[in-house]
Amino acid sequence: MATIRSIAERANVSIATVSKVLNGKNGVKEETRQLILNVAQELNYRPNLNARSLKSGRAYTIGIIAEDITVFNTPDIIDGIALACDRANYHYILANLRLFKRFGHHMPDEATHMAILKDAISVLLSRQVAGILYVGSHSHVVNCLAELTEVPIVCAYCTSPSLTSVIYDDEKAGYDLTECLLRHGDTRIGMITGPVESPHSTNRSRGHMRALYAHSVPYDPTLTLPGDWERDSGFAYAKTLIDAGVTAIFAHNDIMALGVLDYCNANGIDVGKDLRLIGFDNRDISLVTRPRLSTVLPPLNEIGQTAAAELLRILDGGSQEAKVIQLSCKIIERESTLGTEAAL
Amino acid sequence: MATIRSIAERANVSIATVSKVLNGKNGVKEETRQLILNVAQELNYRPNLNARSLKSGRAYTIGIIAEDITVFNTPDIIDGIALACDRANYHYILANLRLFKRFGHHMPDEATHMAILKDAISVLLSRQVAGILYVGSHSHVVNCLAELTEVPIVCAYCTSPSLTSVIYDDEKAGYDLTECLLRHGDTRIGMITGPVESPHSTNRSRGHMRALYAHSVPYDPTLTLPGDWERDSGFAYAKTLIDAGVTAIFAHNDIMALGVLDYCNANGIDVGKDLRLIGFDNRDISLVTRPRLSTVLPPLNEIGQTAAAELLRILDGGSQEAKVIQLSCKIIERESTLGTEAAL
DNA sequence: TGGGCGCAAGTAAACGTTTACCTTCCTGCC
DNA sequence: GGCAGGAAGGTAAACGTTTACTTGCGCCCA
Repeated sequence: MATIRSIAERANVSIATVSKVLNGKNGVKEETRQLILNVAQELNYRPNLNARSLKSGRAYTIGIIAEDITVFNTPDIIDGIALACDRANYHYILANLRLFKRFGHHMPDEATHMAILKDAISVLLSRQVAGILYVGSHSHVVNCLAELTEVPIVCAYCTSPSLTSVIYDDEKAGYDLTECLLRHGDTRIGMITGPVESPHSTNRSRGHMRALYAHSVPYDPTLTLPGDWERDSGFAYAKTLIDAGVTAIFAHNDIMALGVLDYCNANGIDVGKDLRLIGFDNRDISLVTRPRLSTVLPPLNEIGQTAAAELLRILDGGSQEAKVIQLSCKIIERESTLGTEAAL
Repeated sequence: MATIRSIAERANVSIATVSKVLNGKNGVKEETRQLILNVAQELNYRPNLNARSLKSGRAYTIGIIAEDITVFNTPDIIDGIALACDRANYHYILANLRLFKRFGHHMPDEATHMAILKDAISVLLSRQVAGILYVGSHSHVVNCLAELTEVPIVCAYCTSPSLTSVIYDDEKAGYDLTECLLRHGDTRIGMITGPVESPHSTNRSRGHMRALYAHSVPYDPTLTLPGDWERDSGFAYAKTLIDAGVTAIFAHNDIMALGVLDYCNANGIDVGKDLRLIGFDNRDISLVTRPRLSTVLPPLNEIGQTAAAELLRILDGGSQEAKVIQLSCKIIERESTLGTEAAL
């Protein structure tokens, strides 16, 4: 491997001069500069980033901790982070916690989660990362560790009281989507939420209620039912809600919306005409259903980009004050709200 | 940050002794060893991996180059790699080429691809990775670069003449799946392949023909039609094949199978009874269709694990001889081949 | 003419480790 | 008593950089 020293020898200059050229500092004659660049090229020189980071203390590297890279929304967020890093000439090191792969949907107890996270942070800090991005939805644990960690942490896709976080705006999504249904003429709107303790659902519901209030439509709490994110709960509650006379259903994720669709298809209810249905997440499946499912697209890539930009800003000396940045979702209407003819 | 030196001072020993303890070498009294470990713990010491790698030349780090982390099968492969690395106490650095995000399905010309790849390799080598794992399906370019790169490269999910590669066995999948259909009693089997230049399709077709031959069923080439991986081509060819009297269709991916399903649903053909249909990839959507789609599950995680294990073996001094490791897919039968009642 | 200045280049120390080699000291044996 | 040998620990160089400081030199202006 070519080093700065071998270049210096070949070009008959000192290593300091080579270093200056390679780092774009001035104080070197153009002629010498060209000579050194040529020699470097010739020797196929590549700086040893480890050595550079060791000496200078600056590594231009951040760590990404992902709860589980195989969970459907994670890759897009990471892609956004990668994009922002590329733009800023930063590198990133990924640590994959494999939480879902290891524990399934039942997250491990807090102590285990904490231990796993601690390990990951340890490795990243050993690699001298300047900051950490946490990607996932279980942020409470991160919060506990934030004080112990000597580098700034930013959360993507979850919030944490003491950390800057970038998430999408659930309340606004709930509001917008409800307005959208109201425009369709629906006034009895059923909602199948996630588990009651999910802040996603709480916020979406709040937006829903605010929109109803803003349009002077009464809110009927019996039309809001707590699902468990799974298909069956959508199926089961579809009956309850339809029997209660709703003309539209907002399922808090696409999977439960699928369950609603199952029920309707099995009972001859024409979704898009007799009933409007909208899901959440814009998963692959939403394009495949019959009718195609209207849904809400969270700005995953932008969340990644923004979180990374925010971390880099802090690393650049910007204010560390914790804040929550909320990005807007996009409502994607398809046949399940527009009707079959209209959408084609 | 605590260093080996600060530990040495606090424990009143030399840095060499501390290093010995931290690296588990012997020649240190148990008493001293404990003292040092305690002090290290107390100071919350974390070794500086950059310094370690600089001095020792060993970084225990590999690089992963992924064509695009947002493509549906990539995260699982990377997860497998991460698992293998964790087990072997190796670290990995991810480089995401963002190829599909940037260029869509039309890959960039070879020169551009090469330039992007070269950049990524450069960065990884700068970080002193001991080896590289290439994850993606466009391997010809990697091959060109293999000689220029001073570290071993292993391909996951694609093959390259001069490199060790880990892929799934398309031919076997085609064979097994055809046998499965033959067992159902189908003798006229239609096939909608990918584009003719796709080796995936070529190999699956070969397996298909071999299975027919092995069971003395004549192969009718007019029943094999070249699709383009997209839904519409499945829809279009479904008509052709069904008119030609097939009783089963093997679409070379789930998306095209979806198109077939569209056609059948629109024309009152009972898939699972009048016609058996099987896709490929086990994408999320295959669980959602009506009827649920039978498909083939490629061993993505295992491919990642195996590729990583293979690279680590080479790094450990094992033979560098290029070989192709083929792992078996799993056939997942659902309603589209079993019929609606049987599968429930 | 000479002092001062600024440019170009070089010197050497340092970053946090690892490691080859050296020193001490103790034990045991002839 | 002398000495080999081994255990426990220390010394210092090196890895590939960056960087503060120094040197040398030509030029300008008083």
